[in-house]
Amino acid sequence: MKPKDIERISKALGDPNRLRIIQEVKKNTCSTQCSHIVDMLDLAQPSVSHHIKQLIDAGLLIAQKDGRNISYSIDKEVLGEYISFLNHLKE
Amino acid sequence: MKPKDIERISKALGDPNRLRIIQEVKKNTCSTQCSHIVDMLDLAQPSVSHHIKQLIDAGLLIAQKDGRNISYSIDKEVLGEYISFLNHLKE
DNA sequence: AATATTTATAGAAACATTTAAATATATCAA
DNA sequence: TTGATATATTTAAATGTTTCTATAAATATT
Repeated sequence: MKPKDIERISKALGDPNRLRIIQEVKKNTCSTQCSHIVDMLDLAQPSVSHHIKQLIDAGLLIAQKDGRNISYSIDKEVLGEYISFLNHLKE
Repeated sequence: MKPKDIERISKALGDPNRLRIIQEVKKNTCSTQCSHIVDMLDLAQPSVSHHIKQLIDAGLLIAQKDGRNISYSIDKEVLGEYISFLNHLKE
């Protein structure tokens, strides 16, 4: 995992709305849809779409398309590599 | 650890210069000084001071004053709590 | 086919972050 | 005490992020 990846992931996690999104995705394993997140957050739909895109670009979320819906899940491998980097800093 | 703390730590880690700073502090355990970091990074001294402040405000770095020098070390407890939060997301 | 639903993109305004120059503060050394 | 060194603060410009409105694209429903 390159410094640029670490930076992108950290940045993705550095916003309260994106933190709520990723926590919601964790809660409803593999079944959280964009429309559900729009309801949850006090944000317009395009803003939510933009936040989700950043989480996906960082590699933290995986999107699975099903018709016109999209479900999201956490990429545990990417998250695990990020945690490894941090653990390395701690030793 | 509150959402705001997670956000602040993530933000602090979401910059290439601050990542280099924290990695340098990790390398030279407890002995990295500000002037050394100014030499290392291609940044003016006030910019480095500002970045270090953000790492300190996030709780990631501990500053220890010794005369006119300041040495930095990583707060492993804070880093550990941040890692715990991430591990919780992964399970 | 026409309409509704879900998500994405483009463009612009508001806001936040990064950076440097100038300056201040604190401490050391002569 | 004067001058040098290390770090911090202030201010302002440049840049980046967040958010919205408007609109587009893709898919479902009737």
